[in-house]
Amino acid sequence: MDVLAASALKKVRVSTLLTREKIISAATYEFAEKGYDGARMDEIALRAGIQKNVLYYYFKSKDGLYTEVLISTYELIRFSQAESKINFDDPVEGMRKLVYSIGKIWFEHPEFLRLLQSENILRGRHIKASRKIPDLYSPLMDSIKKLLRNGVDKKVFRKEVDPIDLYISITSLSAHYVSHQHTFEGIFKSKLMTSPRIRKRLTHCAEMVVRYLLVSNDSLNKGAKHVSSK
Amino acid sequence: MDVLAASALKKVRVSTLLTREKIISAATYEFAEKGYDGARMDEIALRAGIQKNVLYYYFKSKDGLYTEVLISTYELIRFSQAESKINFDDPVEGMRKLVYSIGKIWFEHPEFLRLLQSENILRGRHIKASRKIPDLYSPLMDSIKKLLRNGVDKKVFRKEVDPIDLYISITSLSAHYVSHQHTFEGIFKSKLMTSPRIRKRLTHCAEMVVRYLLVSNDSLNKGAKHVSSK
Amino acid sequence: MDVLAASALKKVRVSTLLTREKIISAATYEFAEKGYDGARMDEIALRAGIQKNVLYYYFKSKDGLYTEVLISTYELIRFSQAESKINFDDPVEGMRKLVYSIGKIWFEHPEFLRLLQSENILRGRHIKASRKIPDLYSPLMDSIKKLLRNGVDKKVFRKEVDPIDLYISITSLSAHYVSHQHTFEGIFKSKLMTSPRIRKRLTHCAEMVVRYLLVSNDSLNKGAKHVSSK
Amino acid sequence: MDVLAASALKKVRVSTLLTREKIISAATYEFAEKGYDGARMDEIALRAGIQKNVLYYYFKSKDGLYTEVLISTYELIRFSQAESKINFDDPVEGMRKLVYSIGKIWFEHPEFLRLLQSENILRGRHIKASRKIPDLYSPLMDSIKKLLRNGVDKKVFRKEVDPIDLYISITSLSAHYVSHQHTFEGIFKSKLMTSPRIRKRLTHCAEMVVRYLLVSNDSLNKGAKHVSSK
DNA sequence: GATGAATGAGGGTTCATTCAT
DNA sequence: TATGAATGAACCCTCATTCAT
Repeated sequence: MDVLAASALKKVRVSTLLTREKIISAATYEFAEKGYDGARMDEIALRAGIQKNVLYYYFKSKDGLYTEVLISTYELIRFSQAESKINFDDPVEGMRKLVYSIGKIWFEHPEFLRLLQSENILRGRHIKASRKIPDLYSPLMDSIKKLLRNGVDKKVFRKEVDPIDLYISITSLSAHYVSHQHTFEGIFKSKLMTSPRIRKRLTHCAEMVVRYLLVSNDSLNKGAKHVSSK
Repeated sequence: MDVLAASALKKVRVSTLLTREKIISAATYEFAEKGYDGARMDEIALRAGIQKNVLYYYFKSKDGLYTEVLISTYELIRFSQAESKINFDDPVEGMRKLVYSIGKIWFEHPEFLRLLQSENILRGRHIKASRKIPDLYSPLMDSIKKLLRNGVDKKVFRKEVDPIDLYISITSLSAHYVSHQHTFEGIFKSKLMTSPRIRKRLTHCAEMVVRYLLVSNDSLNKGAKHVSSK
Repeated sequence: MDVLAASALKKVRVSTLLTREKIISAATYEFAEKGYDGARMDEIALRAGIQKNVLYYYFKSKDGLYTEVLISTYELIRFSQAESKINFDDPVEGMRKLVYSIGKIWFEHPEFLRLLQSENILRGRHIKASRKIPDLYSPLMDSIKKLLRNGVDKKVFRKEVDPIDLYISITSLSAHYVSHQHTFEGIFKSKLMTSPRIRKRLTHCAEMVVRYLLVSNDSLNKGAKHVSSK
Repeated sequence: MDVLAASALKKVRVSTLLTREKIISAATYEFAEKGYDGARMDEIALRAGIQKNVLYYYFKSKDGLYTEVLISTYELIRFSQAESKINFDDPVEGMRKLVYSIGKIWFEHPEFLRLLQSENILRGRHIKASRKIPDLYSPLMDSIKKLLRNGVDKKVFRKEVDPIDLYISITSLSAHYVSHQHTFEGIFKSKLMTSPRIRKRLTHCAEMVVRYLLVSNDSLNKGAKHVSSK
C-alpha cells in the first residue's frame, strides 16, 4: 500500500516497484521451496516473468536477493504476529490465545519457517551481514512481557520467568512441529498436518505454556532449580 | 570395534570398511555443514582422502550417500538417547533428567539437527524413500511412556497426556533453540550458546515439561480444553 | 543468404545466427565423424569456437543438438537431390541419370550416411522423437514416380514396380557401397573409392535399376513371383 | 564344437573356454545394441556373469574385445551364407535363391549389420588392425562366380558382369533396407519389418539381381556404358 | 531499464582400466 | 585365475553472473 502511495507521486516508478515486488514474491517462493543453495536464479526470473538479468539489476546478487527476501519475510511474520487481538486483562486466556495465534502462523505459512531454517543452516550469514534485519524486533515480545506482568500482578503467573526463554519456547513448540513434520511423520508413521491434528497440537502448546506459568504447583517444585548434568 | 575385530581375522576387508566409514564421516560433516544442496561431492572425497568416484562406487549417488548419512545419524541419535540412565522410580526427577539429557544431545551435536533440517527442507525425500529409516523408532519413546505411566501411578502426573505430543515438545524446546540459534541471536542480540546460557535453557525446558505434567494445578484449568481459533 | 539479408536490417542478430550455424556445422562434422556416442560436446564447442555451455543455451542437450543436425542434414540431402535436372521425356536415360546423381551425393557427402547410420544404430531415437523430421519427404520420390509413369506410358518400363522398393534400392546400391567401404575393402583388399572405381560403381547401379525396369525381358520371367524360402 | 573337442584334451581349460564364449556372446549383444562407443564394459561383464576384470584378462582392452567380436561375427555370417543349398544347374533360380538366402540372414540377424555399421563409422579401425579378419573371405563369392559362369555357359546371363559389384549389390539391396529401417520408416511412415513386407522386399531384391543378369534385354541398352556426370 | 547472448568455473556422474590380494 | 577396491581422466550439463546492445 505504501508502494501504491509512493507510486502515485512518481508514476514512472510504478513498473519498477511492481517488478521489485514480483521478484521478491517469486524469490520467496523459490528460496522457501528449495533452500538457498537449491534455489535457482533462472527459476525465480521465470516465475517473476522477467529476464534473469533484471534480478541482478535490482538485487545485485543471489545473496542480496536472499537477504531482501529474509527482511520481507520477517516483516510479514511481525505483521502477522501483531494482528491477533489479545485480551490482556485475562492473562491465562490471553496467553493461551497468544500461543495459539503464533502457532497458527507457522501452520499457515510454513514457507517462513523454511526460509529461517535455510538461513540457520547457513549460520545466519545474511542476517548477520544485514544492517536492517536486527531492527525487526518482534512486537510479540511486548505482548509476552505485558501478559507476564499482568499475570504476576494478578498472582496467577509465577515471577521468575525469563521472557526470552518463554518467547523461544512458544515459538519452538509449534514451529519445530511444522518444520520437522517430514522426519516426524517418518518416525511416527502418522499424519501430523491434518486439521484436527493441528488443532490438537496447538491446544497442547497453549496448555504447556500456561501450566508452566501458573503459580499453583509451585510448592511441589521447591528447591528444584538445576538438574545435575551427567 | 567389531570392525577391527573382524579385520583381525580377514585382513583384506579392513580398507574397505574403513573407506566406507571415512566417507560417511566426511559426508556427515559436509552435509551438516552446508545442507544437501550446498554440500559438494568433491569436498567429501577430499575430506575422506579418497577419489571422487569411490563415493559412487560405494553409494551410487549423492542421494544415496545422503540417505546413508541420515541413517547413521539416526542411529547415533538413538544411541545417544539410550545412554542416559534414567531413574524411573522418581518420575519427576526422571523426566527432568530425560529432558535435560535429550537437550544436551542437540547442544553437543548440532550437526544432527542441521541434517534433519536439511532433510525437512527437502520434504523428507530420502527418509521416505528409504526402507530402513522408519524402523529407527526411538527407545526414547519407551522411556517417556514408562515415566508417564509411573507418574500417573504415583499420582504426580496427569493422565490425559499424549506421549507423541510430549515427545515432540521435549525435542522442540531444545532442538529449535539450537537449530535457530543464529536467527534468534540476530533478533535478541545476545549470545545463546555459552555454557551457562545453555544450562539455563535446559533447566527451563525441564521445568516446562515437568510443570505441564504435574497434577497439582489441574483444578485451575478445568473446562479449558480448546482455545477458540481466531 | 536470407540470414545475411535479414542481418543487414538488424545488426543485432548476426552473431546469434552465425553462432547457431557454426555450432550446427561443427556438430555435423563431429557426429558424422564419431557417431552419436563417440562425439564429444567439448570437441564441438572447440571446433565452433565457442564456450561449451553455449551449446546448451542453443540446443539444450546433446540429443537436442543431434536432432537439429539430423534435420539440417535431411534438408541438405533433399536439397542436393532436387538439384539434378532430369529429362523426364526419356525415362530410360532419365532414370540412369537419377540413379547416378543420387549415388554421387553419397560419394561426395559420406558424412550424411554416417549420420544416418549412427541414428539407425540408435534405432531412430531422435527421428522418432522429432516432429519436424517426418515432413522432410523427399522430392526424389516424386521424380521416381514421374519417370516410372512416363516409362510405362511409353511402354519401356514394366507396370508392376513398387516405387518405395525402387526408392530404397536406388539408395541402397550406392549408399551401402559408401557406408560399408571399410569393411568391403577389408574383405576384397582393393580400393573402392578411387575416382574410376566410383564411376564404375555408379554405372553399375544405374544399369541394375534400368534393367530391372525394362519390359523387354519380361517374357523370360513369367510365373516367377516368389522364391520358395528355405 | 571344436571348442568341446579341444577341451576334451585339456579338461582344465573348459571353464576358460566357456568363459570366453560367454564374454564374446555378451559383448556381441552389447556392441550390436549400442555400437562401439555406446557399449559398456560393465554391461558386458554383467551380462556374461563375470567380473569386469576378467574381460581384460581375456581380451586386454575394449578394442581387443571388439575385434574378437567382429571376427566371430564374420565367421557366423560366413557360416550362415554357406548353409543355403543352391542349385547351380539352374542359374536363374539358383541366383534368386542365393539373393533370397543372403537377405534372410540380415533380417534374421540385424545385429550383424549393426556391428558392421559401427565398425564402418570407426572407418574399419579394427578390421584393418586385425591380421585374421581379411582371411575371412566369403564362400558366397565362389557361389556367385559359379552361378555367373554357369549362366553365361547356358547363355542366359550376360558376360560383362563384375562379380564384386554384384556381390556388393546383392548385399546392399537387403542389408541397407534392414540397417536403415528406422530412418526409412521415419520417412515413409509405414512398417517395413512385418513378415509379408520382408518377403516382398526379398522378392524384389531377387528380381532386381536376376533381371540385371539376363541377356534378353541387352539389345535395348547398346552403347549405354557410362552416364555423363553432371 | 530491459534483452539475448555469452562467460567461466565447477557439479554430479561415468568409464575404461589397473592394483592388491 | 578371479575378486573387490581404486584410479584418473573426461563427460554432459548447470549456475551465478556479466556484456553488448
